[in-house]
Parts: sequence; structure tokens; C-alpha cells
Amino acid sequence: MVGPGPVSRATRQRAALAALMDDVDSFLSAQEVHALLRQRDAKVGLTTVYRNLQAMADRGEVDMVRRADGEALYRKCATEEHHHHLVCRNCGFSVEVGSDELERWTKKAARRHGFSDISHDLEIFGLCEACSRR
Amino acid sequence: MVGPGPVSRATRQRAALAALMDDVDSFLSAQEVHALLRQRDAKVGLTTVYRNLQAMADRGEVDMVRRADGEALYRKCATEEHHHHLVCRNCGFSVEVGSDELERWTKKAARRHGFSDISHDLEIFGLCEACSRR
DNA sequence: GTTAGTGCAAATGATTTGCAAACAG
DNA sequence: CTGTTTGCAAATCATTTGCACTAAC
Repeated sequence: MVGPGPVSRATRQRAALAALMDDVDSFLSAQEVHALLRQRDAKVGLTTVYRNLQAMADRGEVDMVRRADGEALYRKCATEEHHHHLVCRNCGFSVEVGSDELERWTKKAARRHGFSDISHDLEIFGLCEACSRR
Repeated sequence: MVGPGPVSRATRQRAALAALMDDVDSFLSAQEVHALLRQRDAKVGLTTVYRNLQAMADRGEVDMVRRADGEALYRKCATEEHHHHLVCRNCGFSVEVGSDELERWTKKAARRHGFSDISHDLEIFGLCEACSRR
């Protein structure tokens, strides 16, 4: 039997978290997400935020990157497809950028050195237009 | 006054650390470096390893990347110039790969979206030849 | 009812910091 | 000597885990 996978219940906390991620277009840390949920009067425990953000990341519903200090940042993305980010190092705002060109380049470089089972991570940091204007 | 900055003394610990990093061609965590120094009978405190690896990274003497779990990894690189790494996710072995092609691509993408003051990080993970052979 | 999901408090683990002793120049 | 560097122990801090409790279905 394959069945429709009997795992995952609809909870108030999950709805609030999903709603928040839908509204934001910046990368946020679990702590920041937790703080924002409070501002919205949605009472969700920090532990739950951590657990669900990770689950969402595993499922590919949100992307995760690491700040320079190692803290994990999450963001809901428009595309399921593989892509990268242009992240404002000042406000966290980010834009998704895809690139077959880049994919090709990394695969070629890897093969050239005998590496297989390739995967890669690229994040571009900079100042967004709004932040550089000040 | 600007002066030639009178900071940095030659210590036994620093020599041992530099020597170790010279001998290794893999990315290592501070903890691993500390353990390896012990094996070499070089007695260096963990705190000192942390402080010096960071200093070396700031000075550009070693490169630092982050493992998936957020732990910092360091490696001494051959080139001072900007480059990226092909890292074996099994043994840590890595190869340096440079690319003006990639630089150009990221700058173009950034400009297209109004971002300035660009910097970027790219790490390619895979299985090196030796590890895939087993 | 059953069982997944929640949240608090405590545990973890890497990294940092205070501070007194040790050492380079 | 004099200021830098070291290293231990204690402090941080994001993240994880144990466990009793609550809520979905």
C-alpha cells in the first residue's frame, strides 16, 4: 500500500508560521520569526518554530542559508526549482536568481577534478538599492 | 600616527598551528585542528586554536567555510586570490577552483537587481575520486 | 481514544570572554 | 621590564532534547 501518508496535522501554530513566511521576502532567523509571530499575537513556542522551520526546509518549502556568524536564516521561495539568492546584508531582503549557466559551470569544474555526486551552494551578498541609498 | 602596527609575536603555539595547516589539504574544524595538534605532541590550548584560526582567516591566510550544521571549517590555501572550493563531503579533501567567469556572472546578476557592494560565497560539495571508488 | 504536535525547562556543543600567569622582544 | 599571548574555567547563545500535556482527527 502506498496510502496518502498519514503524517502531519493542521495546527494553529503551523498556520501562523506559514502565513508569516508568506508575507515576508527576507531571510529571517528562527529567533526573528518567533519574535515576529509574537508581534502578530500568534502564540507559538520557540521550540515549535525551530522544529517547523527545519521540517519546511527539509520538504523544500523554505530555503535556508547561513549568516556569516553561522546562524541559520529561512525564507519562503517562489520557485521549487534550484536557484540562488541575492541577499542584502543590511536588511535581509533578497531576490531569487536562477542559473543554468552556473549549474553547467560547477558540473564541469567538478568533473574536471574527478568529483561526483555534486551539489553546490552559492549566495551573493550585497546592499540592496534601498539600503545603499542611505 | 599610523605606525607599522607593533602587534604579533612569534610563539611556539602559532608556529605549530601554521605548520599543521601547511601540511593539511582538507578543511578542518577548530576542534579537529586542536586534536591533530595534540597528536603531534604540540600542546596548544583550544582557546588559542580558536583565536588564531580566526585571526588567520581575517588576515586571509586561511579560508573559512561552514559545514551544513553551521560549524566553521578552516583550510590554508595556495592562492591569495579569490577562489572557491570543491570539497569532498566524505573526507574533507578539497581542491581550489578560481573563476573569472563566475565573478562576472555574479556581478552582472547583482547589478541587474540594483545590488551594490557585492561579495559572494560558493562551495561545491561532492565525492572525491578516492571516496567514490569505495 | 490515539497519536502527532506543542512548549517549558534542562541539556548540548561550538565558540567567546574574564583574568591571572607565562613568555617574547 | 612591559605589553602580548596563553589557557583554564566560566559564560554565551543558538539549537536540541526529555517529557508531560494538549489538541487533531
